[in-house]
Amino acid sequence: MRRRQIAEAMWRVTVARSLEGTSMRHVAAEAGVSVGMMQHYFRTKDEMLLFALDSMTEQVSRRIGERFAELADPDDPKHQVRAALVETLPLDEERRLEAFVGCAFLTRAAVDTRFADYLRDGHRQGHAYLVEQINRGGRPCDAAEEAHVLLALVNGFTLGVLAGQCTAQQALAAVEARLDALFGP
Amino acid sequence: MRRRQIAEAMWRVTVARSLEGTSMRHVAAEAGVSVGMMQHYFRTKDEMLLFALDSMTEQVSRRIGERFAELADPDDPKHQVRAALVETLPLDEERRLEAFVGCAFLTRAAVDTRFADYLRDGHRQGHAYLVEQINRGGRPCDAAEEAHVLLALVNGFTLGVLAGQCTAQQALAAVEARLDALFGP
DNA sequence: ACTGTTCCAATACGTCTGTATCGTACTGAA
DNA sequence: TTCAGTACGATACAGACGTATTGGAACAGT
Repeated sequence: MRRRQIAEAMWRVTVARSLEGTSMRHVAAEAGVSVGMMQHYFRTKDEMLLFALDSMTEQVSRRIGERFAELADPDDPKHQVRAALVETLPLDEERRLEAFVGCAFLTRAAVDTRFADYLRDGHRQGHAYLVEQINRGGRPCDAAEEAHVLLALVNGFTLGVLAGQCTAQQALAAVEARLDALFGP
Repeated sequence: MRRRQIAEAMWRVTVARSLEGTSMRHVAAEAGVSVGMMQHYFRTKDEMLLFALDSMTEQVSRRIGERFAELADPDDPKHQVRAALVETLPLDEERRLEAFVGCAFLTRAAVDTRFADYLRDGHRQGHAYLVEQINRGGRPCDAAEEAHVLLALVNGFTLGVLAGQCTAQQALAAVEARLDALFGP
């Protein structure tokens, strides 16, 4: 699919030049296509950006589903949550790219309500899922608040790792420590 | 000071239009001055951006110092840390503006090493300060790791509040819960 | 009074942006 | 074979961008 090919080029350009440096011409050059072709598949730049974001969240959630299927006990809440959260941390080069693009869109969301709405939806779903799992297998606590803490922790550490302020291993250790506190060791 | 006046205009423009929308002409219009005058005080745009960032971090740390002076027990580590962290959360409109501008620069740092170096320095100082306070008044723990957790928590919740994913009160409650866990209630 | 410097406004220049437009292959149906 | 529609490439266009240039007040030093 051409749209997907363009979206992946957009990710790479965003990593190299950040969102503000991501122009139509740069994406087209990175994808090895003409600007005219991009206009054929995306009527406007925003349409392309939103597709690139959507395409990426889809890729991440598909991968999380794969991890779920690989679990020894697919119904264990702690291992499910662990698999889901770890899959979003920038632990290798591929996930680092995804995290970077995600952060770029997140800051964009602070200004542009269209992106904010999209990300808010995703956040809500993630939060609801975490609440469900915490209630199912966690120690007694305020599941809604703990879910927010988990998400903030993952986002904060992702940012920290990307900015070179701490290592991915530190992030992983902190998230796992929090999971131990929630679900038991 | 003219430079300060321009910097404050730059903050407002960044909040309204994000960093990519922050042009010389817009900042000049917001500050009520001519582009030529801005060029007189800042030879290039990057010079202006770096001054605006520096000026803002200075403002925040000055305000943190004021909070320290207002503490009943200025030497209590927990209340000091609490004051410092709370002062960076987007709890009111002024701090929301600062947090917003900080996030904008954070994405810039992903591409431009000058901004990355500046922010990394600030993070290192904040981390060192937290480690010191945790060691001084906290329960026995890995102070370095706990400091990273605190910073990630503040950053993650700041982002979440700005993107409309959770409320400032939730962020505050989570940070205070973490402080209770670290220092005792 | 002359001169140099600082402060600032106006404007011009070249580049980059998103997008509109035009032209041209190719495809499948009638 | 004709024709409509799709899938592009090439180019044009208007505007915004950062910055260089120019020129003129205001002021200081001599």
